[in-house]
Amino acid sequence: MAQKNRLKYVLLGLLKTKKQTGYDLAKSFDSDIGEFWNANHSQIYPLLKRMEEDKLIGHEDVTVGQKLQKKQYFITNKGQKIFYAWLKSPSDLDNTHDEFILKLFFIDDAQSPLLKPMIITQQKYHEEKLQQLNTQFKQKFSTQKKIDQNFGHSLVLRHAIDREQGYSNWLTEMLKLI
Amino acid sequence: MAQKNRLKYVLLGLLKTKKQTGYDLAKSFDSDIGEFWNANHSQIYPLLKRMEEDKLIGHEDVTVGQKLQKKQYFITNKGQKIFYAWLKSPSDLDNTHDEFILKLFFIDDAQSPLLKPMIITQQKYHEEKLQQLNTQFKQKFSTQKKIDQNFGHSLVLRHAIDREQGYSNWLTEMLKLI
DNA sequence: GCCTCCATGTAATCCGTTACATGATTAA
DNA sequence: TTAATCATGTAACGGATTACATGGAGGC
Repeated sequence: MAQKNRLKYVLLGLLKTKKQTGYDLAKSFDSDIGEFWNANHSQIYPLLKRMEEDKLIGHEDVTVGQKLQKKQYFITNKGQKIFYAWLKSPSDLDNTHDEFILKLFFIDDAQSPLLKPMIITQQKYHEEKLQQLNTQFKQKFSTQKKIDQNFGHSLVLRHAIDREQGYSNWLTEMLKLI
Repeated sequence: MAQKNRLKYVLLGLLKTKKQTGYDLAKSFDSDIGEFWNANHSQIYPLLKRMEEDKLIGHEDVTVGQKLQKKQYFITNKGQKIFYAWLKSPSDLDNTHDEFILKLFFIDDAQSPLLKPMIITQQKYHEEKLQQLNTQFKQKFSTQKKIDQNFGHSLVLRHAIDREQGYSNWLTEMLKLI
């Protein structure tokens, strides 16, 4: 055994809402869920095949135009079951792999000339991100109804915004310290 | 090519301070740096060997007791060079893999009975973590001198505390919402 | 006709985890 | 003497990234 294969549950979660092709699923990671999870099509297609062998999902072939065959995947009862079992199971937390933090750890000297430029670069990045997330929230959750119907998604996006804000504040504090 | 191999830089960073065995390096991840990076000895030993082939590090054999041979690794000039080059290079940020957040994303309904127990479990975890980090900070950085001599480390630990505090606050807010 | 996007796959490679395996030293 | 810790390795496997590869649909 090795690793977790949480991607399996992500795909089941996405298929829970509507049937989709592998291509559609892959696209979800470019927007939406991409904020906190990622996967490429080269990982998704083989996994879908294995999941179908395990009867967690099924597919129907759909013909588009003259020749193009696409596979509409859907979740099975068994798939639903293991998805909800996962939801209820305890969550373990990977440690974050933030390269900036890692570098910072190795700067022993408060007077190091490396510090300031590092912080400023990072700050720029996180401020852009923050703006982008705020825009996203306004677009996706413009009404209370939209929030109520995608409650978890809204909470998660709110969390991402909080996190970025916290990160920004911390960087600002650091600049004052040096 | 695949992936980043940042572990290489972590090991160089640790060896920059003092020469150490693979065993010592592996132990660093249990305390100290373990807060935001991890590695097992089974990954470390082969990597050290490769790094030595690349002349980033060297080692001297030390005999302990009658028979035990251990390898004291040290960083070379070349190793120092590529370490500082890495420090100065732009940092890219992996997206966090937080399983709780992932699950939350899939809870569409604000009235779902799953929500409350999930949040409470998570809250317990993060509050423990917060306490633990606070204790750690007090132990490691009891004087200003200690902070000044391990400035980056203190900033990073401060950040971890902020992050946990933010997470806790967010969870508390969520409980009010449901 | 051409470019963009849709759509599906495989191969190579590396990273990271778990498990297997062995033996020495040291302190209770 | 025995248990915990020090010390070093390999093997198997699964996850994730990058690159290679192919072809159809639809709009301009």
